[in-house]
Amino acid sequence: MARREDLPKVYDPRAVEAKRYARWEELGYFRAEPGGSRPPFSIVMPPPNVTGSLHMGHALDNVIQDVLIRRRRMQGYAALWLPGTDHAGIATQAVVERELAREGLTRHELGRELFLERVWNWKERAQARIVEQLKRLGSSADWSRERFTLDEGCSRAVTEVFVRLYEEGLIYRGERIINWCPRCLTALSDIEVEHREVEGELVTVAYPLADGSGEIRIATTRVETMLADTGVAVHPADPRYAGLVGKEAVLPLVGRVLPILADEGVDPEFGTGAVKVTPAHDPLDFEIGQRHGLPKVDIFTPDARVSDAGGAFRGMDRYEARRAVFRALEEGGYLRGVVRPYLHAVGHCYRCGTEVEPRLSTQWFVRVEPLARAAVEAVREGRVRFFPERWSKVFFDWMEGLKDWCISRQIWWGHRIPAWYCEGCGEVVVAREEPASCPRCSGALRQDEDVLDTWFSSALWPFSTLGWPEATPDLAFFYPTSVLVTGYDIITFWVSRMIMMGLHFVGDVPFRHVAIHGLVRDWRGKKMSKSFGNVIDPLEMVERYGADALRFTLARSATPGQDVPLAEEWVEGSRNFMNKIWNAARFVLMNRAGESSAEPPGERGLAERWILSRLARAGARADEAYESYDLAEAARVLHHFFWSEYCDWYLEVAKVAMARGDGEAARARKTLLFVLDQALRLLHPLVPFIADEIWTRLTGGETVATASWPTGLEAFLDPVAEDEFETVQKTVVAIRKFRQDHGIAPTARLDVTFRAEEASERVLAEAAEMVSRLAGLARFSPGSTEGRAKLHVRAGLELGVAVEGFLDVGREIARLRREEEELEAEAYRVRARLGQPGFLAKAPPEVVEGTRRRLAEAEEGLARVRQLLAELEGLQP
RNA sequence: GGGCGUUUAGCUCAGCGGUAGAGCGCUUCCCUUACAAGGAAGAGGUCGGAGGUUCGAAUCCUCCAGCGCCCACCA
Repeated sequence: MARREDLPKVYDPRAVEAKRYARWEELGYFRAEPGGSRPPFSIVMPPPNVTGSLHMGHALDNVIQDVLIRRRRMQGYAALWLPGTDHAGIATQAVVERELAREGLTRHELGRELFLERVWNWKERAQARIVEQLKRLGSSADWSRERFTLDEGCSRAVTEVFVRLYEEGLIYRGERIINWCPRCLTALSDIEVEHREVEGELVTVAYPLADGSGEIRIATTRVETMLADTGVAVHPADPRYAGLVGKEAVLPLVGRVLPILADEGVDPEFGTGAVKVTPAHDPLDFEIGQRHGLPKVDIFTPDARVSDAGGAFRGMDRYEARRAVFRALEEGGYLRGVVRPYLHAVGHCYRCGTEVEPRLSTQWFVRVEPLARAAVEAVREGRVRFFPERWSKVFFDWMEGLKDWCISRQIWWGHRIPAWYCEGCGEVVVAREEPASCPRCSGALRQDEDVLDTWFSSALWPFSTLGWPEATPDLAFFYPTSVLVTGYDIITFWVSRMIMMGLHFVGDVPFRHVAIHGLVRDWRGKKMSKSFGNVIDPLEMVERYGADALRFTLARSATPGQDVPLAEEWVEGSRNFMNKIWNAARFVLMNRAGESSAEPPGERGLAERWILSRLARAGARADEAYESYDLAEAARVLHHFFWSEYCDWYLEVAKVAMARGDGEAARARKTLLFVLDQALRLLHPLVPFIADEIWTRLTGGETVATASWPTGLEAFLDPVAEDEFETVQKTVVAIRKFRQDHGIAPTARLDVTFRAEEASERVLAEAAEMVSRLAGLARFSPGSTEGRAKLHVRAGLELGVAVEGFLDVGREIARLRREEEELEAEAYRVRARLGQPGFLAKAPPEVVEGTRRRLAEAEEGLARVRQLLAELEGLQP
């Protein structure tokens, strides 16, 4: 008996999503345990920053991961998706400082302890919000394992790594030129600096020679730093200056005597070929200074104002000082030639956009070169594979010329550097636990005030979250993780460093695959940003259209490695697809007569064989796409299968069978149920909520989330059925088109005969009822087409429509003319190909054969169409 | 200054060596008992340009152009 399914006509995600997610969590489907017979599959979530809430980029990243993990879970893997969040040092601190500023406070007024309390407070709120948002998206992460980069375990891993690297000589403290942000008041690593083109001026300045014999001209874009010059350099092979090397120049405005020296680092082609050397304010000058033992004079304060060392210019910021020094040089008569406008790249802080100041400073560094070698080798050997492969090039390029990594930051929010300084003897102690006193002199110790670069802890994420440095069962089972899913924008920041650290400390790569995705953009390819006003908020989309609709939209656009354009109307389109799935399911469930969806009927008609074969193809293609991280392709394949094949054709055909109420009805129902069941499984990773809602109603099972992934579908492949059904489709479409062309009412039941060669005739005779119903016919039977409007469907198949009064001869002629033109073009193309010299000899036989068949079809069709035209034209007055 | 990506239907994108595809938009018809968030039938591309390889190129190679991105201590 038919079970009455009372489903609303319109799918309502709100009524489904929260309920389903709660149930998944309650039943613990997302928990993964190490050991056992299930093979491991693991993904460690790139931790969102606790600066605020989730944006569309996070949604994309997490949807991709969720799709991958859900499929593996269904395939029987012990599938672990380990979630967490990142403390995001500078960024989070900046957010909280901004909040303080609104209260008229600074972090210094609050003090370190109170300030950190506030940041922790902020973190709790942001983290809760982020987790909530991830859940709304349907993320099937194992929340029992949720981690935070500053939690106890991760912090322990950070300390351990720091201490070990220090002991191995791979971490050191030293005075170097670093990138300094005068606004954030901290050092930055090289990759935290963004280069932007800036309009500057190239100024030529004359430095008088000390012996009064003339002058040497230098070119610079930063005249203000001349206050800190301690030398002048030229290229050793530059003949213009050969006589000056070894002499001395006098620094204008300051009066300091500067040695003129030769150094390979100077480019004789640039400017005048002579440069001022400012070791404290320029990285190249620093190196030249080192090589020649020049003193270093620092003329800036941390916020980039001229310090006391800058004499008359003290107190000015760098830009004021630039103008002032320029004027002073001008007044002193030191300028030569013209001041040239000059476009050049200047470093900016990637967090706040302030121009970075190269600054002499004592910081902690990681010597990355030895670590990098192993990482490059691992990728080269394929132990880590990038998808798409070309992104490995970005990795290699960056790893090549790596300089040491500055890891200390002059902020408070982060992992405090585990180094202590003796106030008595100056000893530096690096230790896992705070030492009671100086091991050398027993003096009092003071801990380093600085914290570590956020990316330092991020680099350890794949193993710190699994319990390292303990040898935990999680680490043994789930490491290396299976795949890292992330955007191409952090390959250098993060991916490469994880590989280095994983190899060094765990002895194996952190992940076998890196699935790279692009950045989410708006519909015209523009970056989403608040100032553009083109931001689409994921939560808003979820509320308006449902999580599945958003997920499907993102997946469908996410071609591997390419940017992902997004527009609200596309989410709407996906919502429509969800509604389609819902209503198809509603139909299937309403018509069910107690059958199970577990298997297809043993006895199958043409349509059954066709849809099962199409299912098998869709399954295979989706699988292949999923395996190569091409979610866009998987989504497209499944969308097409479900909508254009299952709904548009099979469902309509099944109605015909069900109307008969005999054995055909039962096998149609069984097929509908089975294919729906399989399709829902294939779709579940992409659209988990609706798939689960329907699947549980369909099967009575607990959840599709842990149901088995479809396998063995290839047994249903049936090329003969596909070909025969195509004949049916073409026939139906030809009649519908005829009806449309002649404006025949949809309600008019036509009488159609067909004449076909044997194979097609058999197929159509069997499918007569199907065709009648789909094309709205009163009768569809084999027989003569004489005296009827003749439709050419394909070679050897012609239909005759009884037209009675309503055939418009003029229109029919026009229709046939179009057909004639198309066939002519086709015949021409194919004949041209066959006539190409060498084609017959060199093309593969099956291609030649196919081409000949096409020509035969086209010619036959053309002959027939022309004949019909002649007949009709005879009818015209 | 290097490098990468991209250029295919009005829009956003697939296809990457053998008959040009999808979604959205557009046109016409239809509220047919799963769905009007729908159904049916259509219109619409010399696949950025120029060479080359090949029997055959949107697809491979070279060059050029436009757009976008990444890297870079020529001050």
